[in-house]
Amino acid sequence: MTRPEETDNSPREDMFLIRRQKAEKIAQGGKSPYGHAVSGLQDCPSVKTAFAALPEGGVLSAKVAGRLTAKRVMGKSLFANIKDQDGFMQLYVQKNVVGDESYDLFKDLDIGDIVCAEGEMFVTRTGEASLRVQSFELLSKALRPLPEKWHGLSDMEQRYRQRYLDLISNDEVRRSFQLRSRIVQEIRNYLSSRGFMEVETPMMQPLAGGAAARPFKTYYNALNCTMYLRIATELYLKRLVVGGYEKVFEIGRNFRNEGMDRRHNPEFTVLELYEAYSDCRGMMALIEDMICHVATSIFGTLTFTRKDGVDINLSRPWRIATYHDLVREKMGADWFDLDPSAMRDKARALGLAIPDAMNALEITHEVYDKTIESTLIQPTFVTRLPAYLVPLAKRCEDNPDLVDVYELEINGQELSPGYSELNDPIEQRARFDQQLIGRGDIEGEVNRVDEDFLTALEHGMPPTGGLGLGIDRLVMLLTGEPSIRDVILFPQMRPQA
RNA sequence: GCCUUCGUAGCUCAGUCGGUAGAGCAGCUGACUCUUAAUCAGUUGGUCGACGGUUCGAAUCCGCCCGAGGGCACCA
Repeated sequence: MTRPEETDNSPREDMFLIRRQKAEKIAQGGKSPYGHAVSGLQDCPSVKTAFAALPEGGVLSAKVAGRLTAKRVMGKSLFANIKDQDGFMQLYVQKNVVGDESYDLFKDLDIGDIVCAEGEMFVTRTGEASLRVQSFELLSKALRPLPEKWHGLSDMEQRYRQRYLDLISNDEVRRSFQLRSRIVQEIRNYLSSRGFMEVETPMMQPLAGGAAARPFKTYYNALNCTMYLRIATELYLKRLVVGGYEKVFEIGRNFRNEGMDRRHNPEFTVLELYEAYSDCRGMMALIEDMICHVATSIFGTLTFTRKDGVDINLSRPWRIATYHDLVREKMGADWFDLDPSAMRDKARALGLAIPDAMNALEITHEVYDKTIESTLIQPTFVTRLPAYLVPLAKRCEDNPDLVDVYELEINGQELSPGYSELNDPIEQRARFDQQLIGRGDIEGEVNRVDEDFLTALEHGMPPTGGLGLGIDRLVMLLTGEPSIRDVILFPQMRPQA
């Protein structure tokens, strides 16, 4: 190879130019450095398995393709590794087998190039099943170098911005996302085998309902109006229950215009499902069974170990604790008998910032939020929440101040909420109105009442159980990844200048 | 938005007290027909995130900006 004559000799361009020249040289030799479809390919692990099953001396021809990840040249023969989606294969290329011209061509290939190779399997002196290459073809010339082979890519920013490099060089990352796909698939299998119908509802909505979060705003030219990216699927799925579909679910993206951190990405994936004639208890049984089913069928276990060594045990039955009992456990049996100022003092003694304006309900919730939720590592259904927190749920029959809901906490995070859904349209309107009182109208966006949804309820919705499940957080739990960015292929990043 | 740590070759990382910018891998040249982080010899490659300041002199100290990690805040 001659040195490039170009004046720009920054190293990146240097390598880029050398590789481009190699590609041009191949093109001049009458071959394309960017090939076409290949038929008859086998994946590397299957070839190795089939070869291992042969009796000694058995002959197996194979054709594999993948990215060149290592090359060890020893004069007139060389070893190389290629990696395909499922595994890798060692290639053995000999000058006297492929011919001088072909051999030099292979010698000139770079780490990162995509090739296919055909030959017969054999076992090397050191016992590795390998492919003795009879012919090969360059399918795609890589003009840029891959990250270092041994340490891989560890720069977080580059891992997220150029996820493809992360996937090429870090096998654990590749595995995590394969597991994510299987988890979602298994949830679909589970639900459809129980008669649930998968549906799709609008992501662009004229008002973002079903939760209280700041929405992303966009503009629809043809209708000359502002639209919002959905923050929840709830109100549309309930319209379908009104419409007579008794078991529906949706797995899709929600968007919330809020901060991002280890547990939050502005777009995140959620399962929501509704089952007519069921309730909160039906939902608890369902979510417990579904998560255990997914865990055992994909991981073969109900015990998961976090990266910091803490075990999470999903064995049934899961703990059920009322919101009030948990607060009493933390703050004393007399907590709910205290007057607000005594509550305030006690909460402040824990280091919480409690403004004077907070009432007893709010102080209690601040205590729960800041000091209790994160301690619920093992699966816990928190039940009977204060009604003011959950305007879309039915009140408990024995106590109108509480709603008949659960919040499933695992690993210190809310993984899944479930409700006995409120199906009384008059009360629903009142609860919406109540919610508006005292809440600042955030840019006029959040607090408008979805009249169309109320109209649907007025047509009659059967008693219904519903639940949501944060898919990203479930995947974090099952794969042990501590950051949501490691279970989302392309996490949100600030655009580069 | 706030606090904090970080940003050095394509990648992984050193860089002492402010005194000419370093290694390994990758690349390039050569040797080598059973290697596997191949080996051996030689060798190219740097706007030290950007800008400004202090200084005889800045990767190093100061300021500001950009980007990332962690924490906080926001998040029915």
